[in-house]
Amino acid sequence: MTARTILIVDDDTELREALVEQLSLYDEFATIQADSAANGIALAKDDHIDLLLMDVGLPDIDGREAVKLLRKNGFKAPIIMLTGHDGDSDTILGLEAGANDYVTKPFKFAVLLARVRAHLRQHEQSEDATFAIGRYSFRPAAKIMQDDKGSKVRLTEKETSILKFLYRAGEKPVTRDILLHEVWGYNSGVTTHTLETHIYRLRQKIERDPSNAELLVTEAGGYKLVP
Amino acid sequence: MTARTILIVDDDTELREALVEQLSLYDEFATIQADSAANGIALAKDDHIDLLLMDVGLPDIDGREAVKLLRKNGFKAPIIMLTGHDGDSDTILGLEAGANDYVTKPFKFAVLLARVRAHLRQHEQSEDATFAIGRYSFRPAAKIMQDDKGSKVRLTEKETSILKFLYRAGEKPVTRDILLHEVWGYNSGVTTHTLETHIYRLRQKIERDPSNAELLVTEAGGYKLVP
DNA sequence: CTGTTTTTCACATCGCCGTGAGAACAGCGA
DNA sequence: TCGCTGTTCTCACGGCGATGTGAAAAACAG
Repeated sequence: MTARTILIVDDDTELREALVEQLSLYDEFATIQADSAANGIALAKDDHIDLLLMDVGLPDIDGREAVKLLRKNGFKAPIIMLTGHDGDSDTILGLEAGANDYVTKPFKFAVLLARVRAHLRQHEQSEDATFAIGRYSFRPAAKIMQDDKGSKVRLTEKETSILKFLYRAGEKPVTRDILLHEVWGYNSGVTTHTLETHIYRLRQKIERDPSNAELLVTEAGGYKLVP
Repeated sequence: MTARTILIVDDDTELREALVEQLSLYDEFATIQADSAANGIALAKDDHIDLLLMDVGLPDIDGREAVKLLRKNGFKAPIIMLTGHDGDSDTILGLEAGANDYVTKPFKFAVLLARVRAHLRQHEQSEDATFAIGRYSFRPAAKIMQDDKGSKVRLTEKETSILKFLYRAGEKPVTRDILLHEVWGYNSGVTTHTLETHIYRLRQKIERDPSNAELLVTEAGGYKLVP
């Protein structure tokens, strides 16, 4: 499992650092931080973010407005707002603005963690889920890989399935047989040679030097994805 | 917009009726109720449910166990749990069991409403979103329509897109031009005649009598879906 | 009755996919 | 080192389904 990147936006340095520290204990997470909405929005634009934790009460822009801005700019990852008091209207307006969830301070870290995991899990099978693979941004629902330069590679159905499954496996190599069964189903009468051909075609599309794979690598009787 | 069906499971009749009454004020919702987990699970099996509201403290089965059971049986719609006291472990264990959200009693109805809407919105573009169209259950991600008898109809890419968009429009007819732009994009060089052919093929697949459409009906210079 | 909308169906093309056949390569025992 | 074997890669071929279009029939509106 590749680490998911979480952006934390809060002007309270102490809380922010505490969150970073706690989350870093789990190697399923990587963190980035910002102390203002403006900085947070800038980071969200540049980097690939899997989930956003944001305080409602920020010095520069109101949290709800920031959410609206982000969504208008095409930010699709789940957003969890951290709110000071338990104000109902905060919750309602925030959710309507485009936030996915609210957690009231003070909160137990374990509660936040559970919600973070739940939202990541959900989002990863939504239509606008986007994964970072090498220099590409991979959108399964659109069957497209987009270069960091912006040039797009169109993928076929099978190619998308293969990449989806390899991504879920993270850095670990996946056996041909397993991959075969996951993509084609258990009684498909298709041999691993078919899979190999698909891998070949994928490499022609996405590797800089197809004869020298750097992203989609052969290893231990199977394939794996290199981030 | 077709009404979404919400199943409410709670042994507190007063609260249950109150929720039903409130939700019925909006014609975007239809409600079903059950006073025990067992009854709720039974209903969830038979009917098409878009969202489940469930009390944690039920007389027969614990709410969390009920959630686990439902998920194990393949229930995919979002589940919002209603919890009496604000117990952290309740929340965490509930989310891990497969619930999507928690709301603590007492709650303002407007808050619950906002969360219900947020979850419906999210779920409708997830991979296991399922829509009820006539006697069919339509799963866009799988590109399949399943009869109430269980027989499956495989759909093509374009057919799926067309149905997805028509469903979102609800009972209102959609102009050929709009549909064309939504499915093919704005500069595709394809005429409405192509769309008409796709509609023809769809009807061959899903209508009982293709020459006498009952589901995918022509109206006002466009098409609409009849529930 | 006439022009327009809508349906019906056949045809041609294109892309996806599975397979065959051979090349390249690595490992291993003699 | 040589030869054998199994794995992996490369590439071309053929089939099939999805899609767009043409042509004509049918339905409909005025």
